[in-house]
This record gives sequence, C-alpha cells and structure tokens, in this order.
Amino acid sequence: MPELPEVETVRRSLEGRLVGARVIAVEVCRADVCVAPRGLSLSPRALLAGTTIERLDRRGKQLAIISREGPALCIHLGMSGQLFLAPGARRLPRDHVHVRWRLATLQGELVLAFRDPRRFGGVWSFRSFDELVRTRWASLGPDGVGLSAAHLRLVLAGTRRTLKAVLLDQRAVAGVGNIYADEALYRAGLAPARAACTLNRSEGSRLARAVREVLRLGIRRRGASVRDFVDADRRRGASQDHFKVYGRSRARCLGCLAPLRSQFVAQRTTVWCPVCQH
DNA sequence: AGGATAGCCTGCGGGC
DNA sequence: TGCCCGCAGGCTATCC
Repeated sequence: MPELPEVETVRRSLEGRLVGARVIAVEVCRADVCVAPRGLSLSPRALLAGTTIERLDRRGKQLAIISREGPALCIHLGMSGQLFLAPGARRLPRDHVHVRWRLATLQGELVLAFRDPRRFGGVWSFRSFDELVRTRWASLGPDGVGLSAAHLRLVLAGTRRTLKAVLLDQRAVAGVGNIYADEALYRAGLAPARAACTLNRSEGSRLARAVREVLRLGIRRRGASVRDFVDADRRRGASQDHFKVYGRSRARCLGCLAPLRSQFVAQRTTVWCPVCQH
C-alpha cells in the first residue's frame, strides 16, 4: 500500500546516501519485474551499472533514480514493494528480492535491494529521465502534494464519477491511494460516493486542500506502516496511528461519535462518517 | 464514459 | 497443527 507519503519517505531515506554513489554491479534475480527501455534489451547498463547516481525524483507513487550519464530508472512499489539499503547483502532479507545494486559510496560499499513479494511493482528503465517523464509519467496527473484547487475543480467539473473514483485515478491526481483518499474525504467533509460534478467551488477547493494536507501529514509522520511498509533503513512510519477513518469501520467518528460506515465505493473498501460527510 | 469484473501475487488471520 | 477461504490493494485489460 505504498502511497505518495510512503514513497516520499523511501525517497528521502535513500537520497543522502545514493546521490553521488557509483553503481558497481547489478544483480537481477527475477528479470520479469524489470522492463527494458523501448527498443532496447535489458542490459546491466540500462539498470544503471557503471553509472553514477545524480539524483532521485518522485511523481505520485513512482520513484525515479537518475544517473549522471543518462539512463534513469522508474521504480513502482506496487502493493508490497520495498527498497532497502545496507552495508552488505547479508544484512538484507533474501526472499522476494528481485534486483540488487552494489554501490560504491563515500561511506563504503552499500547494497540497494528491491524486494516485492506480491510483484505488483516493478523497475522500468529509460534512456534518460526526460524519456521517463515524456512516456511513463505523461499519463500521471499533478503530484498530490502540490495539487491546486483550480486543477482539481476542473477535473471534478468534467465527470459524474464518484469523488472516491476521481481521487484514486492517477491521471487526475498522482499519489493518492485507498488510505489517503478516505482520509482526505473525511477531512473535507465530503461523502465518497458523491458525484464529482455536484461539488461547488468552495467544496472543490476544500477537497484539494484536504488532499494536500493529508499527504503532507503522512510525509511528516514518515508514512503509514499498516502492514509491512518500512523505509530504506527498515524503520516504520507513524501515520497509521493518526487515521481518522481508514481501518476504523464501525468505530466512532472522532468528531461526532457516530459509528463510521464501510462500503464498497469505486471497487475499494471505503470508510466514512455518514454524519460529518455529505 | 465509466462501471463492473477479472487477473496478477503473497501473506495473514479466521474458522473449523 | 494444518487446511481452506477471503481479503488486502495498484494497475491494466476487457466487456457492457
């Protein structure tokens, strides 16, 4: 369930040590989690072997590792993906590790591992970060952290879909998943099953602000460790201790004490307060 | 257009 | 203890 705050937490936990590191070697244990650049085969070079890491970027739930020499990777954690950084492979789990990068850094040799038991995630390779942005990220909406009221109102006005479906649609807003969708709707006081085009101007703005706020709070709390989420140093986040609605079906609303309701909306288990959200 | 459904995949918890 | 079942969920494809 890594959503935007979890991926940003991973990005931040990697950044300090990855930037400037030289990739000595890449070991692929499961080639089918990797996607080669368009028209090329999956070479070690395409997976950054021999390059130096220049910076990390993120859009929504997707992480980019960009080399100085050109090639760039896009890593999607899917449901259960993890990135670990450790002094040696012995310090890392061995099961479900699909790709390992050996890195030379100022602090000595490090190993970066991509682990993904459920394999909903993957590693996509591109000739350049520019190519990544123009192809893979072209279908993503604006990053949820900086979501503008104007953009969200425009999207909402153009569809009769439910609010929940719009928030989960990565083309509308990038980075919101089931957890932060429910939390944002609660914060905005809006019912998940409401048709998007019925929101007035102030409600649309309120929802945009709520999305930004729940994502920023999630980042500040270093992500939600609902099941197995941990950062690159295997530290858990604290966001799960602050959920107002997610996972609290039939518990009391923290605002009005009415029991929270749970129902399938947009094919996702959705929890909301029938009193506070309209 | 967009809703519903299935499929990908593993781990976990409940029921028996 | 062990087995089966359902559920969790990001994303894509397909059908209606």
